[in-house]
Amino acid sequence: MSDNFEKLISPLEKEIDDLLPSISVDCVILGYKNQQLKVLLLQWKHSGKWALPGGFVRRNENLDDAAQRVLEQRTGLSKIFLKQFHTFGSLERSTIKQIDAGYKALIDFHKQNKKVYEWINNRFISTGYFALADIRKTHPIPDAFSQKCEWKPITAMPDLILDHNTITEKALDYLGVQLNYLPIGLSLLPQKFTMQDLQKLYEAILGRSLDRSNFQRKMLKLGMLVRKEKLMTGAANKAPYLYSFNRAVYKKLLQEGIGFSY
Amino acid sequence: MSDNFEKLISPLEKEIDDLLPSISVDCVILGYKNQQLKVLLLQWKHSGKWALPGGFVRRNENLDDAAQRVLEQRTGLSKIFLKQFHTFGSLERSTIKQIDAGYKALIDFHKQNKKVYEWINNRFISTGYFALADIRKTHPIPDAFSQKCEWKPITAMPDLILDHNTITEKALDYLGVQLNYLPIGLSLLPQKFTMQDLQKLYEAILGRSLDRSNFQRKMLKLGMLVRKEKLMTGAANKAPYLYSFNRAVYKKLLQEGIGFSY
DNA sequence: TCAAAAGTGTTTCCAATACACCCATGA
DNA sequence: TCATGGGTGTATTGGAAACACTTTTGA
Repeated sequence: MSDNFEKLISPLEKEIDDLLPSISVDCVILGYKNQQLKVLLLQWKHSGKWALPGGFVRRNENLDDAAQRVLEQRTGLSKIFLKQFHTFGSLERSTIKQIDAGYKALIDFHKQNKKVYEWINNRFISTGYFALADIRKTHPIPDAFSQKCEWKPITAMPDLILDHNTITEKALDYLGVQLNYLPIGLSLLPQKFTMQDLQKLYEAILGRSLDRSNFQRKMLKLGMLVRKEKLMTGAANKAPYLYSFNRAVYKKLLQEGIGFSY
Repeated sequence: MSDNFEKLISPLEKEIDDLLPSISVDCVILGYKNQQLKVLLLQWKHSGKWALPGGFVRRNENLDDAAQRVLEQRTGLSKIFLKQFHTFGSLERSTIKQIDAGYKALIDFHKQNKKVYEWINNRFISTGYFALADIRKTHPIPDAFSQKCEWKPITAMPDLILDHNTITEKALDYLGVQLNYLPIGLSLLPQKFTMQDLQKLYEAILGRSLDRSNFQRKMLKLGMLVRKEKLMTGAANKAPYLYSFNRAVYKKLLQEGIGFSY
């Protein structure tokens, strides 16, 4: 265990002077697989508690770029939809550190190293970023603090450190409200997909079922779907069409907000 | 002039140790009068440049409370709609300080006092807050840095320091997008108002004219307006009804978003 | 009496919804 | 052939938009 910590301390200790104090970023990275929305989470060393991927902001780095860096380092992907959604600045964020089992273990361990100890024990204001990623393309990589990096379904979220559950909830609220302004399908589905795939995705987000016939008509009417050749299904039913997105049209629609009622 | 600066420096110098480094808040406070949307601005001493009301965050203060404090100190009002809308964290925010005429004058003046000089010359990440205030009730008060505090129409915004013009634009975008979730009428109009007042307000925000008949019907259908006795107008036309809001219904509608298309 | 604005009513059109019908496929 | 899901069509409903008509008021 202890050599894990050696690796853990050193990079942070070297970096601290190059970081902005009091500010951090946390990313809620959403994916979709097996008809489930999922969030990319990290499991911290020793305490075993889960956390959102996050990081600090370098003195010579844009806030947005810090989030982008965290995102790339965890997913291995660079061209991903990423947007700031809320900044969390309550005092409780730091006071809870003393009683949060996951965070406390981290703090206690660092008591030896005054510099790092004071740094992580500090009050941080964190800007939350919202990201959409195609799970199939990602290669989840743990950071120096964690032993695992995994996709967890939002219907079965573990207890997260600090206020990370709150941050996640706020991100999901954001998803619901901003539905018509986010590249949901384009970001979460593979290149080719069926109309049912798309509908199931929206149903997962909205938490309710939609009328198949009307969904199809309205989606097609938007003009952002390109119908491909048929799919060989292997299932005991009519083979559905495959679709892909016309990116130009999709992006244009998002500008004004897709006029879609669900 | 110089005694102005004495007053200016001293409060900040004392406060610095009690403030979070690198973080500030800026408030875009909107009001409505004479059929115009207005923003509350401060005119800085010596340089004469205009700026958004802003401030720093105390070590023992919630981020939201810091914004609330700024808002109260400038307007004299406490119960005002206030909401965070975006956090500005680009590097240019600080690099521009050296060439921004308004900010440079401030920096230059403080060269004597190392502590304050380093503080204001630092890189800050600023969280923008959006507020709605009834102009008639406010008592604009300049802060220690400024000589004036005035309402300026958004159609004739002066050049603001740093990225404050950008922040204002983003706030107005936010207003447009969040229209159905913001207590526009309740916050910006006096207790009693005519249907035309309400319509003109929405027209000012949307930047286009609306059909009188349809506006009235849709607004009344929402059930959040209470019709009062007639108004003595003094104009050469039929006297219009006066309305006020049913706050309970209004608040409830805002929860789900007023289902209103304009 | 007249212009201006207020209040109310009417018509048209389109989108949302619910649901019916037939088609294709593999077990 | 039958269950399953896919593709398409239709009737109903309600709201948005455009606009017509009448009413009230002070000049």
